[in-house]
Amino acid sequence: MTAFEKIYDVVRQIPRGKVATYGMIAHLAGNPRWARVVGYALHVNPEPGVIPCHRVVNRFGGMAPAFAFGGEQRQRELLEGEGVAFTPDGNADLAQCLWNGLKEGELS
DNA sequence: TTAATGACCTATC
DNA sequence: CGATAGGCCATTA
Repeated sequence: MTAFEKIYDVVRQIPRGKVATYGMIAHLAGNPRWARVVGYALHVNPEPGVIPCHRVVNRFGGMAPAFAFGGEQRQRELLEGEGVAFTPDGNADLAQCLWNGLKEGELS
């Protein structure tokens, strides 16, 4: 079991209409310092379509435009299609769509 | 096994 | 306030 597997598992649990930050995923994966490793894991993205890379963003709600899966514009469309709100800055609205770390229905 | 890379984050000048 | 440098951890060659 590599760290990637844990990261993929966490990213896969991100509910539709929500977004998670690298730091958060790293924390949920088990290590708060895996922020870079998370980016690397998504970079290889061994299971496209299963791992929602577009739901993973940095703390600003955006990501590297040149290394994005299909372009920053593409990501915005995907997130909007899932119901994610966006800010005038062109980033995901972390204030409303930031994943709290719990799955839909895991609420007490 | 050693060295190099990386979709990050934080602190400092 | 804006930009730069460094540090962290795991994976790959």
